[in-house]
Amino acid sequence: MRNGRQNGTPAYKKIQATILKRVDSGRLKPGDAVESERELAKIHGVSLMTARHALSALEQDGVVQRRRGAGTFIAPPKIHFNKLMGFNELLAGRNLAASSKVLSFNVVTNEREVAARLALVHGTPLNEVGRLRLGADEPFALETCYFSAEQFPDLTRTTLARGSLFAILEHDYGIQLAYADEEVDATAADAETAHLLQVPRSHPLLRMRQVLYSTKGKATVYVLGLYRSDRYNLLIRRFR
Amino acid sequence: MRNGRQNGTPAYKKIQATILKRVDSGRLKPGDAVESERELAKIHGVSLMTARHALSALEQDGVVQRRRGAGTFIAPPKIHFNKLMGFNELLAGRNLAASSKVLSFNVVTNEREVAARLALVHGTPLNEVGRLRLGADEPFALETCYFSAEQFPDLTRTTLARGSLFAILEHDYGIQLAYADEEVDATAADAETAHLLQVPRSHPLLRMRQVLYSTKGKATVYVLGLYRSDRYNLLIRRFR
DNA sequence: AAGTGGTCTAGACCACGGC
DNA sequence: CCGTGGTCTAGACCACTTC
Repeated sequence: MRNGRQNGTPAYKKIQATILKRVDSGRLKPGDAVESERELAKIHGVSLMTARHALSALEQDGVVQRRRGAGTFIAPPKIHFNKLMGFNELLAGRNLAASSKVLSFNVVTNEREVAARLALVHGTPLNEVGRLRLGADEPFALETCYFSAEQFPDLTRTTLARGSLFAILEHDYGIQLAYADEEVDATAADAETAHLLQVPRSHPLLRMRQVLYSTKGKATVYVLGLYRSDRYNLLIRRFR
Repeated sequence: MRNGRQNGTPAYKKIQATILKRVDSGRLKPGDAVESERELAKIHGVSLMTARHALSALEQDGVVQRRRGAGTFIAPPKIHFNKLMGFNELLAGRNLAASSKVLSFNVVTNEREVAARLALVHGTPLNEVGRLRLGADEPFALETCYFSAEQFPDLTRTTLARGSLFAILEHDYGIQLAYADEEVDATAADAETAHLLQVPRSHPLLRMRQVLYSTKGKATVYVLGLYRSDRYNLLIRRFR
């Protein structure tokens, strides 16, 4: 029997698309039943195995839940836990206007610890960018990020002032970030930090050291962040 | 063609078992090739789709990686990030001897915030257990945990002094924990906390509020923890 | 060119759920 | 009971990788 697919899209993906469209448009809500395997097979003129594949894969993606003897139902909305987000994204999620002020932009060669975390030989020139992060014009955090000066030659102070580092990496350099390893502890504000963040000296701050990895698994950026814990806290979901 | 399976185990699971056994025993190492779909089908006397199902499901579980045109290979060992661990487990991973001292054990009815987080009506009696957590006999953390007094009637002070809360919940009450939502920020030690943790007053501490959920999705335990950030820090992996 | 995984067919029987 | 998802067959063609 001939395939019948006009373009290059597999039949099972087309079936998924018809379901996903209804979910996105709100016509299908969590708990609603989806057509059964047999119905989908008949509607789309495919075999049972193909309709089944479409539903099974959607279940793997967390879009639907299948119950033997009962049917296939839209899954509860999936919440993104432990999602790696840039500062702008983060504040956008809280409906706050994010802005940044570049405080410093230097080339450093003597940050042994940072170079090691980025898997670079000691002495490799690194761009060091200090930024004050503001939400609704109130200071939120102080972030210092490091990345190879050679790998990102045109990343200047003005470029960084414009937009988010995440966006610049992804659009200007074609580097997609995949994940970040983070180390979190608490520390006390020193005089300069206290002044910049407008908190009393010795005020407790959340300190986060991040190594951002690209989709190719390469350590790309190191970020040291100090966060006002009255304005920012970390939400994590951990699994057993 | 008849099915041929003697017992209730599906053929595809048997095929998976033969592969998993070799992985566990070390005969198959990461990067090693697994038999192709066609080989597996011939060996086990099943159809191609069944052999394929066995491999596809193993790929979903992260055991193997499949590359079109190349073959199926054992995946690199998966590392458990963001793994929910009790204090004892945590320190065991760092080769430190964990111990605990129960500081208080009360029944409280007036913790509106906690009751809400556990999805209980305000006024429900809660056991409140304060524990000092030690690693190698040095104070690490101060943890106060809350759980329904009615749901865990026999959980006494002495029971808790014996072992880990995780173990007690799982073995004595048959409650498997599935995940925890955590909220992390920084705070300064008050006089009592400073004394117990043996740090100066106003010393920065990592504060973590955890809601532990059972496999049935029920909020079961609430934990408020204060951690000496010189001895303990949080390691997280976040994904894009 | 040979082998691999990716998609697909047109059926089948089974186990389970809800009515 | 009937409809659901779960497993399975014995093939087929395609797209891709490796040699």
